[in-house]
Amino acid sequence: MRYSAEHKARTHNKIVAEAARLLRRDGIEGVSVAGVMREAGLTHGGFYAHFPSKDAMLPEALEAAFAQTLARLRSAAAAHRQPLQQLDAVLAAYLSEAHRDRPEVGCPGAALGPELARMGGACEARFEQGLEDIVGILQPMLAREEDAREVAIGIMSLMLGALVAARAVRSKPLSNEVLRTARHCALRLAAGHAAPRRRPRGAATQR
Amino acid sequence: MRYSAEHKARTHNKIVAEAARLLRRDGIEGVSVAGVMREAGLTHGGFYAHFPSKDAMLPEALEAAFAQTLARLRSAAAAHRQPLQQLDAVLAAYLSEAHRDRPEVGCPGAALGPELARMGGACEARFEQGLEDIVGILQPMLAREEDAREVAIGIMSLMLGALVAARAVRSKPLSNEVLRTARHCALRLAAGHAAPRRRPRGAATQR
DNA sequence: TGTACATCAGTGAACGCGCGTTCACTGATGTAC
DNA sequence: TGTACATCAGTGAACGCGCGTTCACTGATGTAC
Repeated sequence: MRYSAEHKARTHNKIVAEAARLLRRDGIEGVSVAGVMREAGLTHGGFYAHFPSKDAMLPEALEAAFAQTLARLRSAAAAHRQPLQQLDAVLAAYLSEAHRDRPEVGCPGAALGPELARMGGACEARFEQGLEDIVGILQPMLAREEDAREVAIGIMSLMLGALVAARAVRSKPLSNEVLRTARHCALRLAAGHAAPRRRPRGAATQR
Repeated sequence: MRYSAEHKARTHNKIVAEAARLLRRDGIEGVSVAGVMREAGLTHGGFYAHFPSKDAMLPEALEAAFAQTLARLRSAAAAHRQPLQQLDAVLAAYLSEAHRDRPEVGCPGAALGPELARMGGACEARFEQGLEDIVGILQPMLAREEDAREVAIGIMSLMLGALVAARAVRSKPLSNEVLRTARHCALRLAAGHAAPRRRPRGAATQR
């Protein structure tokens, strides 16, 4: 069954894509080589024509997962021109019920967080880079340049923590409250405006 | 080797304590029955005199881990009388370098987060309860009663996300920046004061 | 253009290994007399 | 108080199982002539 280089690349990408999906759904330990290959429509032995080991594949799958999430955040921002509207769009995308309910296609940082930090090596490095990438997306949306990076780091942390927390809360209304509240808090950090009025929803007044 | 009921209880607690430690260090899948028993100074077979299965022990270990963290946060708060000083003490404890560097004795939410959400059942329920407990600690420290719970949820999410992020960042200075920034942001959310002046460090002015 | 050959992605049985769990056994200690 | 017995926490060999990985093999397709 010799195939063209293009066919091999397509198979390779299919394996990586399925791994990226299962990884976020089941965790790093929850993913097996056989499971990934089954999902990709192949048998387990063929895996080693593409990767020297399971561990060697993980960073690639993680890369694909982060790329997917970052692309989504960037496209959410691209729909707007005003920085604080862009920020709110990013928050709405990240802190959405859809994102909470479908971790398998969402942010790997929120789906795998501590596991990645424990892995060390390329996985941890990619996690760190992913967090930096999110900060890099947020930073230009923040008005006060002198502390934009600080606020971006705060908002990124808030997004990450809120999504993890929202996924842990079984009650839908309560979980939604976590998502909504985090979004409000992030906007307040960004706007840097005065004491919280009653329900600062849509508090996206620039400066 | 028949022992008193008190001896059995002590052994039981020792097993749970070691499990709670290894759980946070290595993750749920990273912990083995044999490993826990070895750390407790016993052999693996004896485990089943205390628990019907590994899964049955996990919620108990998680409970112990949360109790340890919550006690530490409460005692940090108890050293102060002013609400915003209490809040800052809790933030300082949670977002400390010591907490970041020793996950095995720290918050299980930050050490295991997404894994717990994936477990379902008693583990997920205990995770949810742990988050509620943290919110319950923070809430009375917040001045404006009408949105204290919302702000507490935001700060809890920020704490959780920042600790996970700080652990993923290998560069010490950068990691410290994440911790410091999250603390500043949390205080700003709590104080609800005006636009960020240059470096709102120690911005704990009440109301 | 047609033919023989080499390639190598993919197959599936087999491997060693660590895991959770079981079980026959041990022996120090609580209890009944 | 002393003695015989029952208990059961703890031991360690053994189990089946799923895992990552290996390997002899297959056969469709690219390449050399």
